[in-house]
Amino acid sequence: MNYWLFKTEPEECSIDDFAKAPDQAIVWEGVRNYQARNFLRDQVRTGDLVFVYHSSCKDIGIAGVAKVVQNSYPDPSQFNSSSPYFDAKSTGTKAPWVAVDLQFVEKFTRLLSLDKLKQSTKLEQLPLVKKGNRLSVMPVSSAEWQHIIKMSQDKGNCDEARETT
DNA sequence: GCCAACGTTGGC
DNA sequence: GCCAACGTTGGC
Repeated sequence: MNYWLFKTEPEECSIDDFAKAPDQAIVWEGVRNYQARNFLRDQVRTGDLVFVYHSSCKDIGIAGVAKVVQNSYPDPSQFNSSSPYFDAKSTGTKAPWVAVDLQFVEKFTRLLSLDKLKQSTKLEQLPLVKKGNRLSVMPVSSAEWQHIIKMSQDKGNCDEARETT
């Protein structure tokens, strides 16, 4: 089982959209970056857990958790000329983009902000917090996952100063 | 809205 | 295959 972080603009697909339909599989489509695509296609598997990260919005950060319920398959939006993700170069035999299906797991009681993630010395290797990073599907190590979960449950917000054990 | 950082494109 | 120009991402 692997851990991931997926970026989304909440106006498009937020943790609340998952929470509204907790029993439904939600199509995660529109990834149009090769590195992210390769992760989706080759490594993201049913049963993996995913942090849902809200970007390009007022409250930036990790909003909750989803799980993968369907391995990658051709992204239907690449064939849909009315979709913003339409790719005119995609044909039945040459369709570079893939989607996976996700399902709701939990919404954090409070969003874990990018600011807090950046403060944690334990997350320095996470591509998300690196300057200029644009990867929209990225692996999260088991240690990072546990730590982020812990931070999300810390009521008084995570005090990194007390982390020097 | 700005703009730095990045990925992609296309001429050569 | 190089690399300048361009378009996009995404925090601020």
